Amino acid sequence: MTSDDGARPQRTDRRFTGDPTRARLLEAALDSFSTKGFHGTSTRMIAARAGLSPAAVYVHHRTKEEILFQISRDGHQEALDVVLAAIDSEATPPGRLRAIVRDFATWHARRHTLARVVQYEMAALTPEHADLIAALRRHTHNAVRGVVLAGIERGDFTVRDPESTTVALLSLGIDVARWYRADGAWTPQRVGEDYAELALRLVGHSPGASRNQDDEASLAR
Amino acid sequence: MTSDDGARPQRTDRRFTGDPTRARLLEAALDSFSTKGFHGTSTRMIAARAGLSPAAVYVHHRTKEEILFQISRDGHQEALDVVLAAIDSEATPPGRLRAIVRDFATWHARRHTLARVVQYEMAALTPEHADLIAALRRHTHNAVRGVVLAGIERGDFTVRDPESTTVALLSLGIDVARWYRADGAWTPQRVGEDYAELALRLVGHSPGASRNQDDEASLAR
DNA sequence: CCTACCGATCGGTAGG
DNA sequence: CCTACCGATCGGTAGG
Repeated sequence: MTSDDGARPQRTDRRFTGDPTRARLLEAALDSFSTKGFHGTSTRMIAARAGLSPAAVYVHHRTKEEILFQISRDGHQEALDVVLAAIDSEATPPGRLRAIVRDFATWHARRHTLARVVQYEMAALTPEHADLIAALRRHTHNAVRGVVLAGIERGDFTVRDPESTTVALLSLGIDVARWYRADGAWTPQRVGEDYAELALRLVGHSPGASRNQDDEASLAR
Repeated sequence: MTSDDGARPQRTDRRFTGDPTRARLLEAALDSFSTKGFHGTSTRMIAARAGLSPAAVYVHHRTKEEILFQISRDGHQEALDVVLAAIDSEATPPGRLRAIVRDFATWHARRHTLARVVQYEMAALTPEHADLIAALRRHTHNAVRGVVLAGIERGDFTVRDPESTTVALLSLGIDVARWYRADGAWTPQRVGEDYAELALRLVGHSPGASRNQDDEASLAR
């Protein structure tokens, strides 16, 4: 075992930075948006959960929607960063796809509170904010599709339709936000490992069947 | 071509039955719940969309939550019926799994308005209603898991973990409700066919590799 | 199935 | 960052 892999305990999640009171309000809003939804959450509930008066919300944020936007943008950026870092961590399409799906699914489990707001509260954004979020989502989608296409090009993957396969790969991770429970039997890492295996099956990758020998290095663990 | 398969045009979806005014209210509620969510929908919006006065909602329904429950229960029952009918339509685990995922994904695309309420508005139900819905969901889950386990038993499927594989198979269909757009490039049938192929990959089914020759009958199309 | 209305709560602001 | 308050809207009901 190396010193910094595998069985390390749950790392501290990166939370909202900057002014602590502002961060407490964002945390309170995140918790409530995640379980009750944006429209099921009042600004008074957010304030109360942060231990402040109802009006304190408007000291730090102009509107309730702007709070949602901050949370959604940060969350989308985190998810995108996870995918880009996974791609950078490996050299071949099979290695990259495995890392993407493992880390994307793990992120949706570990950060399921945030991920639920990210994936299921987009309809409450203003059109302008929705456009900014949509750009981040396209970036993530295109990054995954690029790896799928590269794997097909190299003969690593056997895929009938790259578009529906890309959607399916993303769906596996995204839907984790819906069903994952912190008190359930599965750790985020376990979900990630299982889903990474399933991802390689989805793209028809059988180790040793590709044209490129250097795949094996990225598959060894 | 046989007379009643394949290219038949979109069939008329089964809608709410019984009293027409009541059905109009349920349709109006469904449309609004689907795009704005339960908490983002007022009873006045429902009434207006049905062409009635605000109080008319309470002629046919006791509370707003009861409207959601009716829609959610009917929708969950439809989805369960789709899965059970798919199982009945085939004799072998590979045939059954293909039919399940094809029809489950097709249903989530064709009925994406209803499916969004079914999959994403459960948190707004009363605890009693949530329990009834949970039983329908367990029934669906267990039916799919049974086919996965039967396929493993027969040697048709090679699966590392039946539980996470079952969750993944259901996730593929459920997440269709989130991303499917009626004005997009894909027909519900196309989504279903693509996803059925992916499902057999997920369970490690390679035609001809199983111990049972009669699989081929269910795979021929 | 309608008009008219109930108390409660909403997002947001004035003023300090 | 608080108290106090604004008009608007909410789910639901009385009475016909």
